[in-house]
Amino acid sequence: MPEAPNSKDKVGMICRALRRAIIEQALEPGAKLPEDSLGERFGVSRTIARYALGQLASEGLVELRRNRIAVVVTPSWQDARDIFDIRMDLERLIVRKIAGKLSSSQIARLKAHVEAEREAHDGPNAVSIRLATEFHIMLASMTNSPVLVRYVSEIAYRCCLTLSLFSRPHSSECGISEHISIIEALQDGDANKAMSLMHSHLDSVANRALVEPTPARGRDLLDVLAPYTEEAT
Amino acid sequence: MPEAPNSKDKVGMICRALRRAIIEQALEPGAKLPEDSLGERFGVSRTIARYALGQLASEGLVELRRNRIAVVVTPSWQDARDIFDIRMDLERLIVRKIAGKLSSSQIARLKAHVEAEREAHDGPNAVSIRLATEFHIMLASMTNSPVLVRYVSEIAYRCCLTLSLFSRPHSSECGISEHISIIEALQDGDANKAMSLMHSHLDSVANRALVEPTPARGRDLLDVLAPYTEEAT
DNA sequence: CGTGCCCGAAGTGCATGCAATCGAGGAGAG
DNA sequence: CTCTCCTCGATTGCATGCACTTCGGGCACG
Repeated sequence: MPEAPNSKDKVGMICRALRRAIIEQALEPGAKLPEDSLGERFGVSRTIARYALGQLASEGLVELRRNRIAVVVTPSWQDARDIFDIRMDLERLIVRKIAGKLSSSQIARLKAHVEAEREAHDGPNAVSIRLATEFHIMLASMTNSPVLVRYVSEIAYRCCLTLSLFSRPHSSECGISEHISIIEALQDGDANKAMSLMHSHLDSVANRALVEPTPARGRDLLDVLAPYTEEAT
Repeated sequence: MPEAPNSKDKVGMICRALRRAIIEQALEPGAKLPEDSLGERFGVSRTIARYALGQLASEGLVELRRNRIAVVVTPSWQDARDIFDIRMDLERLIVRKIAGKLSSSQIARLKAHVEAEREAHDGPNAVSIRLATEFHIMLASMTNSPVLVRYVSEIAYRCCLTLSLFSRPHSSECGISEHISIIEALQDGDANKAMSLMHSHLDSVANRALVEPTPARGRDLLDVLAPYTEEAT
């Protein structure tokens, strides 16, 4: 566990809070994160806020620019592709590792989580996204491999960022039923089925999200103008 | 690029230096890293040293204990297994991505690197290990996927730690010829061959390294005693 | 000779202060 | 009216200071 889990750790508190804000899209890509404001908001000094930002930066969630205000990262389309690629591999590895090895209480916890997802389905979209993400992290944590948990967490968070950037009408994309199928395959110990289910699950999420750079509505004014830019002759 | 590459970044300097010291086994697992000493050594204040340690901790290279001196992590045998598992997957992903897509200058750089490995083969073992590790990182960087680079770097560094812990007579394990075969397969665009070569390459490294916890000579007295610990009735 | 306690030294946790840097907005020239 | 330059507030970069915690050794005691 790279990051202190104990509750009296100020830095950990801030990181968790910010991660959650990002995952629920309360903080959109590009949002500014001044050290003072953060410190004030969380009742700590700038030193601590700064440190927390450093941690988040190392997770690829915020971007630190020298002498400039830190911002929530704005993943490029290429970044998004890469991240989904790796996610695919890692999550396949996860299901391969845990298929047929889950205790009944673990299965129960997974099912309870999916139930929570279903209940939240009509609620605010942000909550749905968070729960769907947490499902995958929960899966990862059942491998008992801290490294896997860390990487999948990071990647899942960054996928949320991507989602909030590229897939506007995030049409309740959670795929709750897919989560259920995966649980069942895992319970049956059918690793191959679980892997292919996970594969198609992620694939559908990715495809719904990554609909090509949607030339208009490009992030940056410069990007938008790029195609129109022709040198005067 | 999660960590500032520009040379005037104090934190980056410290991190790079420490990573290198770890990879070359100048800093063994368990080595203490007091903030003051680090600060003094690098000509910065404790604040910066502390920040750097935080970054290294997020990479899983050092362990931060509250109110205690930070130390270089001592991976457990289980950690080592997990890490090699993930490494296997990620490196297979890498060769799949770059097989047949390398420019001739990239191939040349790879070959030059292996040549350097061969030259260093008789030199200090630490250098061999570093070069072998850098070869894999170089491969990763050719995917142009910052995330992959980051993860493989982290994992490769941690493998070095593991090596220095479990494989005592690190018998010039570099496997230079295997690196060459991999390059050739990549050049030919034979993704499958490259993947299986990489697989067996890593497998042999892992097997040479992970020779089971060698029950005697257990790291910690507490670990040795653990199986004998039964609560009094 | 082994065991438990206590205290000084060492080290961390965190806030604050000051210098350096960035950038937004206004003044002035064209 | 527009463009450029310059200044000042906002913000970061970093060192230092102080309180608190832990460590390790000496001393009394069994």
